[in-house]
Amino acid sequence: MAAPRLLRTINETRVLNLLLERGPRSRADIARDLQVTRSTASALVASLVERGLVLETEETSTAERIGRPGFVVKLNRASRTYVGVDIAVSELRIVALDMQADLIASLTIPYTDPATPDYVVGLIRPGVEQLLADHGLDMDAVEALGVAIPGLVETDGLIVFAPNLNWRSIDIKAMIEQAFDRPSERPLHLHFDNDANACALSEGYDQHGRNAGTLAYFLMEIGVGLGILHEGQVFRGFEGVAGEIGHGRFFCSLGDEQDNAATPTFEETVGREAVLRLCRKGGVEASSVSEVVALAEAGDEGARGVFDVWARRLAIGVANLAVILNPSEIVLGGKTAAMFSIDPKRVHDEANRHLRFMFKTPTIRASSRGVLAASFGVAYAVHRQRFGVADVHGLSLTA
Amino acid sequence: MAAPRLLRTINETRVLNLLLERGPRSRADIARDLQVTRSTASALVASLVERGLVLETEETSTAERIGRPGFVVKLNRASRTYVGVDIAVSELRIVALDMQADLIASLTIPYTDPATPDYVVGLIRPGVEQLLADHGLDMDAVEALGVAIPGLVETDGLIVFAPNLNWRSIDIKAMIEQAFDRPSERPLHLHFDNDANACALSEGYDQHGRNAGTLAYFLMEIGVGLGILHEGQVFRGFEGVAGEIGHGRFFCSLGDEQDNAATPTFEETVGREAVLRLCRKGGVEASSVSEVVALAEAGDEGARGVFDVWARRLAIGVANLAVILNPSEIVLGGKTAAMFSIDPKRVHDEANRHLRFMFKTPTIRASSRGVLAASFGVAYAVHRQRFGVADVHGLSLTA
DNA sequence: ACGCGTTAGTTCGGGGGCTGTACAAAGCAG
DNA sequence: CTGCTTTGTACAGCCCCCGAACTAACGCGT
Repeated sequence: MAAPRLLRTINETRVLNLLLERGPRSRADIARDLQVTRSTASALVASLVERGLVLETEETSTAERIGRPGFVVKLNRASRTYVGVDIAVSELRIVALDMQADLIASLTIPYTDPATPDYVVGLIRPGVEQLLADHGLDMDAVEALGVAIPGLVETDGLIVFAPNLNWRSIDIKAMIEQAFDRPSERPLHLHFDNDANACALSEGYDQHGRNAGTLAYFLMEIGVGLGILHEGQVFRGFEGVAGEIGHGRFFCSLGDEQDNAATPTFEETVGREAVLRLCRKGGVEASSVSEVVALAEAGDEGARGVFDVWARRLAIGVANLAVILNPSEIVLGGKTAAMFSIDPKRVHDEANRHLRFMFKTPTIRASSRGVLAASFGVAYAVHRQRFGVADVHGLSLTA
Repeated sequence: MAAPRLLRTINETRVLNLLLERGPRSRADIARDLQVTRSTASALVASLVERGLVLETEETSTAERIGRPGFVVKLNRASRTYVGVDIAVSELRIVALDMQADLIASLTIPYTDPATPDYVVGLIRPGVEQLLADHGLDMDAVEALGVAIPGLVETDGLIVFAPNLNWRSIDIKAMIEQAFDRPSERPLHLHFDNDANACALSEGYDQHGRNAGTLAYFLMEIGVGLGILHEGQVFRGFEGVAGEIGHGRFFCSLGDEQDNAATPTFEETVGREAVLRLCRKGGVEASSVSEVVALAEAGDEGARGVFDVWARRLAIGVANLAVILNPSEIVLGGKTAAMFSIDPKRVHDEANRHLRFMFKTPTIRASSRGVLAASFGVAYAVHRQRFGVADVHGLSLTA
């Protein structure tokens, strides 16, 4: 069989996506939007109502149309909860989204012990349960959980290497499955992703719709990670190692004798250590990026000079990325990215000097979700996965 | 309606794709492979046979299986023809593919007049007709035509700017439609793409199957273009300008005073002019890339030195691309890429010096289709488009 | 107030298309 | 030759969409 009820599944999913992306509406509107008859739209809504995913309201459609108004149906936001967990270097960040992918709760748990896999994974289930309990949510409504990892992780849950946690070859999926021990009839769907990819997804989230453009997210903490979104999908490359722009070399010498493998990488020129090194060199008394930002904003000349060099270097990386990927937006997130806010226009101008040949240069902006970007993004990823008709006998339907 | 016969269309397409990707087989095999019943497989084959797309053979399945052997069915290769046209700077290159995307004919037409849009487009229909006639093919079997352009072109046929042809804002789709004036019942489906993207697609073509990896194609002629393939799809970026790595700046200075917008671009360091400049500087008597290659292969020390510098520079671009995209393969094509063949290992080694942190570095190799890469790629693109159930009411099925 | 046109939602018959069972045909093994 | 296995077809059953018909609800003009 081509899936027991393939056509039905496709059409129900189309209804859900329509309500998600374009808002509540009447059955007749659904019929028009999906190009099905009103009878079919009614039948689809009826079975979704029966499954509890959709609610019929008393409200009639407000449209200024002639004729009998319809009864508006909408997503039952409380019927499903999607959880995202970001395993950061010093704390666990958990968010819960409702069926509309709206943020309903978040919780941050600092590590009090060394961040071993067992310790950190042990925090997840209690943390999720506490978060849900605090907001009157039920664990039963959680059908999927996403996990963001600061390192190389396969989407099915094998952490290959997470340098800042010093984790290697950890089968985190098995650990989490064991912690939650769900019955196999109603499994907890798990998804794993790199933190920069998750951050990129969090920005791609756009008014309950899919962002169809191309977006790049620089996650600047100690190092520099990069998440790439193309047509709403994460660009992973071969083996999922795409986005290692931190290892790019943009400061090579044209001289024949120079050993360019010894030239500094992008990360070594704009990462946290590079900023602090510039401070020491310029006599700026700062031991963290936020201090540099505070000094620069207070008008400190030295800190301002550090920013200028940093901005010029960053702009080269941004421009090189822009010529290769042509993203519509480049988003800067992470603690070191706070430097950007000192003078956004400066970074823009520097980058644009390298992009004069382009018709439209990308906009460069700060992350809109701050510290929760990764956990939100990975929760959003599972939300989207569960909403599409994924993988029906090899057919990849995402409507 | 969700397409008049959506399920049927999906399943017929699945049969066609199965026969394309995994070869001829019996109805019973089809049923197993597609997870449908034998009755359904029979019905699907029957309607495809009726439409002339599939042939039933006398041959029984050779499998060493017990029981009654089945009758093998296969694609009717001659039933459809897909044409690709590459508008190069000095000549038109045309290829024809059969229903299996196998190359059946090609033709190159040098321009004898200045390459104005009218002149060049005027060559297309006669060229295609001659090519088909020479190989006993019928224009009626051509259902789609793809066109590759050396410049920025929208996939629906507006050439924004093609610098080496000096074409701007040309609605080439309208011109070609007019030249072929097909009846609207049986339109000629047209597709347009950048030449580097088309080249990338030609390499992604892999044994009648979709190449699911990530591949980057450097098209090195006068400048350097780049085509990116991700999961078998062309990566276009926002506004289709992705792949302008030629404008990347990898030779910047860390010094605070330097104006990096004045540093040479990647194209200016490894493009044709750069090679010739290195020759002049090194006292190598060569006025074309092929002469440099010939000299180097004949053991000329100076030419060898030019190659060394070129290889070192190219490796930096290759490595920077590799860290951002993590492609499984990087393919070098175009006339200037002939330099690569002087010593492929050298380029590999140079690039890998920058990629020591990676588990698996990409393989770097020369283009496998030479001068026909772009025309083949764009023909392959239309073949794939016509084979999938594309865009059924917003459902994007590619199975 | 009252019809009338228009739109919403439901009901029901029709048909396309997949499933599952049944059966004849065609090979192989003993 | 007999039994076993597999192939391809036929037919009944069911799912699900469509289209037509019908009732309900609202605005507007008279």
